[in-house]
Amino acid sequence: MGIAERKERDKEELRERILVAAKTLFLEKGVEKTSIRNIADLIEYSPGSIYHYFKDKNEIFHALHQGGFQQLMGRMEVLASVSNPMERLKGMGSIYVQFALENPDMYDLMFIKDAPILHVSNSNEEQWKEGFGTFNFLRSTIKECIDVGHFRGHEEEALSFLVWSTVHGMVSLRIRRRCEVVLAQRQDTIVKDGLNEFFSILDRLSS
Amino acid sequence: MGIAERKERDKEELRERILVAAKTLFLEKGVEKTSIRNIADLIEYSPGSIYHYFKDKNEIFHALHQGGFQQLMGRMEVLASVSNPMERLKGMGSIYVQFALENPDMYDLMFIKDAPILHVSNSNEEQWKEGFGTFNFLRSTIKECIDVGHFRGHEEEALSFLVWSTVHGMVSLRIRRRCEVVLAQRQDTIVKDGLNEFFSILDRLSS
DNA sequence: AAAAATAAATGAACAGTGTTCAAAATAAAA
DNA sequence: TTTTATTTTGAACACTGTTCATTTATTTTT
Repeated sequence: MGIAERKERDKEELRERILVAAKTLFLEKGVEKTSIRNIADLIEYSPGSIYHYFKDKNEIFHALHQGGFQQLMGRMEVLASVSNPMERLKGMGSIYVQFALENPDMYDLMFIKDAPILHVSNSNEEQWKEGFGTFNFLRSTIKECIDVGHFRGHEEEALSFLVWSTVHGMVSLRIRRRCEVVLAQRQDTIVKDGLNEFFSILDRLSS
Repeated sequence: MGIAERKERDKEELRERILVAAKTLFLEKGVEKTSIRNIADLIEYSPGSIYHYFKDKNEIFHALHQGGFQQLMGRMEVLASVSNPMERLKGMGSIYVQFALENPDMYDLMFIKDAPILHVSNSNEEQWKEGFGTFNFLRSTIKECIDVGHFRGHEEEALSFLVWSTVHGMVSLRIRRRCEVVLAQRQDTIVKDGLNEFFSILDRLSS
């Protein structure tokens, strides 16, 4: 009875094709301008078919969203070998910013857009597990820093949120084009410069 | 020949009525779910009329966007009497965060959403004058801090961007519902707590 | 092999969107 | 009053996400 299995595979394959088509169009034109009909056209199926594989448009983009977190987590893996928590923290910042600037549309979907997950279901904790994973990595690194004697007087959770907010703030202002207000000649480097300022501040807080 | 003037007034009045209706609906349902037809219904005009007063939907929301900057700038005015630049800087942070949390939809329109201005015209500097104003206020305050001897080793422009990014990061993560990853019992206070951590860091950099 | 049952794909239909524009209604000027 | 100018209209266009009865394709049973 390998037929049921093959059918399952076929179904999974088409699901994947929808996802690939959606990602292609999304990276070309953004979420809003990617319509179900566009996706259907690209895979040469009718619009209605899509709904046999995904509940709605949000579910499609939530799937891409999850893929983005895996990408980001993958990039962080090189830091496993960095034993100095302070160095690891700065490495995380660099990788995070680099990921955001290299994949602005994906970053936008993951951290800026109205979260697709909110529309898919009443967001229970399960659904946020990707986000939990990355934030926990940051939190545990900062905890290590504190345990080693850095950031005296600061508190783990709030500081973790603050650090995340700082890098998110910089890249999201850039991605959503709010950097026009900084000096014209600085606009291309302002995120990098800001990050360096941040690192030098973190160093000052080390003792 | 007061007729031309009266007509001018009438036109301006209807323009204002459109704006009021747009703002009402926008604060109720958000930009995307506020349609031209909704606005037209509310002021009891046909949809087509709107286009005699605004080029397109973006122009309407850019007008509201400008109003938001005036509001924010207005709140900042109380700081004119704060002579200590360090205190003024922290005051700006508090006011900024408070404004964002009290007017999340307006903040979203001003700093998070795809800038309406980008679609209205090829954004020249003129159009960003509201943004320039607020950022210049931050920059000049930080310059004062540096002149007085704070933030030694840091550079005005990049540090200004970093400070802005930090507060923007916190409130935008909150507004776009990315705080689910922090400890459940901390979610309501995390922005306030993060801001306090930030202030304590700024204090450490004072000397 | 033919018939019945199951599964998958279709495309028209619905209610909505921003925007345009010829025509109609209104107001002002001659 | 007639002519000119302005303002308002609402139908039409080309889209959108989503649903669902109907058709097509495949698998199972007879």
